[in-house]
Amino acid sequence: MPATKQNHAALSERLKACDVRPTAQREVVLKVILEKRDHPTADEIFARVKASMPTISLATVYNCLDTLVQCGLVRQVNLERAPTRYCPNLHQHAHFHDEATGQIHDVDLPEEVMTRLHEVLPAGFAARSIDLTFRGSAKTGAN
Amino acid sequence: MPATKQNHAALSERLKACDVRPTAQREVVLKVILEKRDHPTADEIFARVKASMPTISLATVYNCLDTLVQCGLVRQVNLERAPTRYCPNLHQHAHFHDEATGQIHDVDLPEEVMTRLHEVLPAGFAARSIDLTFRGSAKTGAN
DNA sequence: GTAGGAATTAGAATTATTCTAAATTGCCGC
DNA sequence: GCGGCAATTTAGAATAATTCTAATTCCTAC
Repeated sequence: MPATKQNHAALSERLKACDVRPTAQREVVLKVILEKRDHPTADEIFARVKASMPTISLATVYNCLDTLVQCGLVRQVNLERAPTRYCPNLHQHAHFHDEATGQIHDVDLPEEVMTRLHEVLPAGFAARSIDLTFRGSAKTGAN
Repeated sequence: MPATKQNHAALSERLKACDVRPTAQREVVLKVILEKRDHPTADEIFARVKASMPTISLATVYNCLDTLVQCGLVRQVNLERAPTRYCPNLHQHAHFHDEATGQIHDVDLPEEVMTRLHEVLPAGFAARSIDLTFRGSAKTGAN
């Protein structure tokens, strides 16, 4: 995986590029999300962030996540009504929810499929975004 | 719309066919969902049901909805983390969420598209179900 | 009709998230 | 480098959809 560099300077730059103040909290939250891309919930992110910043509050984690989502550095992933998860994969992609393990996998979406999906809409409907989630089971070791 | 008959006998039959006891509450909840197919939330269903059965409790509405979902007479529709909505359209279909009005429209999915979607999955992944939601705006009067 | 398990009920409990108001911090121009 | 001030953080309270609990009521098989 060609992971983006996650040092202080790089994180700070990414935040500034989005016109948000590069606070220590935002940097750590973003770092944690980039480091372990297992679609964590806010609570999980809170726990991971506390390792390096024990004084951070849950409200701040929520605030930071909102900011990161607003400026497009992170995507929200909602499955059913389970707690919202966060995903640093900004490419167009779908999600596969493994019902056996609870794991979520990213699934690449070819442009041609996206095009075909938009064509499914009746006249008068214009989609700005498409959410696609598969539910099933994966062979262990897949992906 | 070739609406299914919604009298007591018909509703009762549908419930019995699913091996669930045809209680008055279940019949009314199902009737309300079949009558106005605007993807109501549990609260909205509760309000509508109270018109003909003022003594029903919200917990019962939730219980009935769970039962109807279990036996496949009704589908749950979750958009983001908004309150769950309920849909009596059992055919394979996607949803279009009109961000301007909040309305949800059913969108038919050709078999060929479903097939293509399944092919998008990498080896080792098998989807049991697919959730597809469009988000955008519809010309007024569309659908 | 009656027994017994299933369904209903009101209200309390849960849980993810948002709100509030006060304290702190980053950043601009000097 | 420093003061001012808006943006951010914080702890805890508040919210809202849903689930749980335990008691009552209701179907259905006998």
